[in-house]
Amino acid sequence: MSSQEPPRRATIADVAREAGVATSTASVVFSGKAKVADATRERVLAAAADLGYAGPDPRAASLRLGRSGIVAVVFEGHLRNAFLDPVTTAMMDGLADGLAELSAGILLMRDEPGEDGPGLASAPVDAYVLIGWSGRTRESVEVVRGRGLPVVVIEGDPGDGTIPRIALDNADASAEVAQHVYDLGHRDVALITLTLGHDRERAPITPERLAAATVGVTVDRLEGMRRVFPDAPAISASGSFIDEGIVIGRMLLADAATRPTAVLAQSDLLAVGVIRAAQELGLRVPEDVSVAGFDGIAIDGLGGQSLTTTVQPAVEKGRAAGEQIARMLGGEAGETQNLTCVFRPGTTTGVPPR
Amino acid sequence: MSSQEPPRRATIADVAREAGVATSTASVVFSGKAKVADATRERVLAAAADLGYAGPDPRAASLRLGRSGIVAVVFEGHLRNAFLDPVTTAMMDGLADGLAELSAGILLMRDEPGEDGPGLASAPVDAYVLIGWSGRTRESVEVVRGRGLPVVVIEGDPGDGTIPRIALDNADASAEVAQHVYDLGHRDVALITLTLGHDRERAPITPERLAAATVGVTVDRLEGMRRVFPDAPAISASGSFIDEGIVIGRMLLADAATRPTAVLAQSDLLAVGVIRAAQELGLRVPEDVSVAGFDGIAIDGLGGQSLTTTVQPAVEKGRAAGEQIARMLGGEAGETQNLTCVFRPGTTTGVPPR
DNA sequence: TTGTAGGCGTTATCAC
DNA sequence: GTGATAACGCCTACAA
Repeated sequence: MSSQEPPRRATIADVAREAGVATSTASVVFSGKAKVADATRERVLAAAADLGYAGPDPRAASLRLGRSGIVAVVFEGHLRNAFLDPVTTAMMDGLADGLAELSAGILLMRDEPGEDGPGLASAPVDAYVLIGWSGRTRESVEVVRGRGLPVVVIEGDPGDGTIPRIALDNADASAEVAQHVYDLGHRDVALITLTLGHDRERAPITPERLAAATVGVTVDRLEGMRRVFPDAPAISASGSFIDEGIVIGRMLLADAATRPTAVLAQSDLLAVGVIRAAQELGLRVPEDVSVAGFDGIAIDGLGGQSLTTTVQPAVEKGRAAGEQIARMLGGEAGETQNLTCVFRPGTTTGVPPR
Repeated sequence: MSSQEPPRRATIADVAREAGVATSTASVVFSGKAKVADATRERVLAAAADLGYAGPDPRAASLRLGRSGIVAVVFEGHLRNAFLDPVTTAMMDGLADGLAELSAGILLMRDEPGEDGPGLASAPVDAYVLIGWSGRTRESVEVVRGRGLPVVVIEGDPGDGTIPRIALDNADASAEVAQHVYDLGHRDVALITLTLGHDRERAPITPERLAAATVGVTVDRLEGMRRVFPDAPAISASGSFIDEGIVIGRMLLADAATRPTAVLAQSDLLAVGVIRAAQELGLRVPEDVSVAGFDGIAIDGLGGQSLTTTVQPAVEKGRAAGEQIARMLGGEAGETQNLTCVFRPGTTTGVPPR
């Protein structure tokens, strides 16, 4: 008595037929968008159960409705960063919050320069949040704008001014940290920056490299630092990791003759690495060398010390983006938000050694 | 000369008409699935540019193709956990990896018991990964299975055995840690578990509560611990955080008369919290009290100590799930994977005080 | 290589 | 309260 396995899943039309009602009626039973007689509803539900119908196909619904309930969050490079960098995870946390009222899902996407695959434009999403620390974002912006969907850029360069963005006072905040160190008396300072561009090269920063830099955050923070220390040598890190800070810290601190009295890093992770390197070399912080960071993330492992840094509103950044997306999907215009960092003096900076 | 703003976006049919070709031709130009004369392609592209057509609408394409290129990752409770818990972030990292070959996007979703909103079933996805530490997952499984899409469960109870799952040897690994502590001579041991159920209650574990527990991981790890210490008192944490460990640590260690000689925690974060609490109370670890954890995540801030724990393959868990999804989308059957933890002795456990 | 036609599964509109 | 019908925008046999 066994028949062929049904070749396709039941559709709402099948359910309607089985229940002896119109498809529109069956549809309404599932969407609840109109009143249906109890008896009718029962029959439809029974038919659905019978046929193993699990409710409307979201793909069809999203075509019909023009909405998918999904917001894309676009990272450049590997998605690892989305989960491994504490500033980013905090931001995502805030974004999830800001998006909560939409009960929209968050689609993680990457925008890798090399690949041409399906790409950003092929995802059925209702809006885009571009997380961009690089000029790459500019290009993505064009791709995405063409779709006519809401876009918000977090710390990226949106090209023209028509796209709302969530920005940070990177330059000012960096200058404030630098000024603190200057005021302590330091004049011989080394700077460690985030990556300059997609190459992620660890190398001294030259005017040429700086001119070719594509990561706005890095450039802005460096600009702030150089307001106070115009001639300080700078080196770009290959990424924001403690280990990278250790490597660069060793380079900077190993030779007593060329050792700076203070190191300013563009991230807390790098700063912590430098402190580790100093400890390795038997140097005391801040007696022998002062170290300051940027971000204000919670870092354990400083042995009771607190890092001098500036605290960026990472969670707030995400929440603000989410809120703007929600506004734009509601038909209002999105607004650019300028968020500010708060300087937080710690115990890792002090007067320079005599 | 200004005309009304066009009421709707251009479609591929508009482009085809404008270019003077058939829609199928225009479609092929964008999909690249067939050869098109260069001249024709040019004309189509020009027409598209003219009309501001940014390529096929993914919503329509996914209906037509039956695929959206999206894999849903379902968490129970707040998405915060996806970003703030180190074990989970590592797992997500692995998942992104395992899914990379599909070049599928990852849709973060939550499955909150309370809410009935759009819900899991309303997302246009091709497959589901259920991250479940609770019995809640069981229910989600049913919802999702009805869709007839591939499903993989990570550390959850899949109900019947037909769903591939990624599992850990939680009981055995816990027993191994416990045995290590037993072998050191400890007999007076306190246990700290993860949450027992959705209530997230911090409270002593009674047989009744244990019987009602829904989080399989917690139950399994406790079972392993009790193989070695059948009568050890246990308390459930409200979550896996350092701060929670501190709170519970204070409770357990404050009174010298009732203080255990060792504390076994079901997560490293809880264990670190206990160590902090011990330090606060002026107790030395491991001289006055031994502490062990579970997970093997990298934790700074132990002041040079290394936590005795068991290392779970968090990244591998995610990667395995991604690979199974990829297989299933390829038409093959998914397979359950049993992963194992590796015991890692550290310096936070030692012989009990006399 | 290009054109035609049908349908993917749903929901909104509008009569009844 | 219920039913018929027309899109939503695209892709892909199939025919020319």
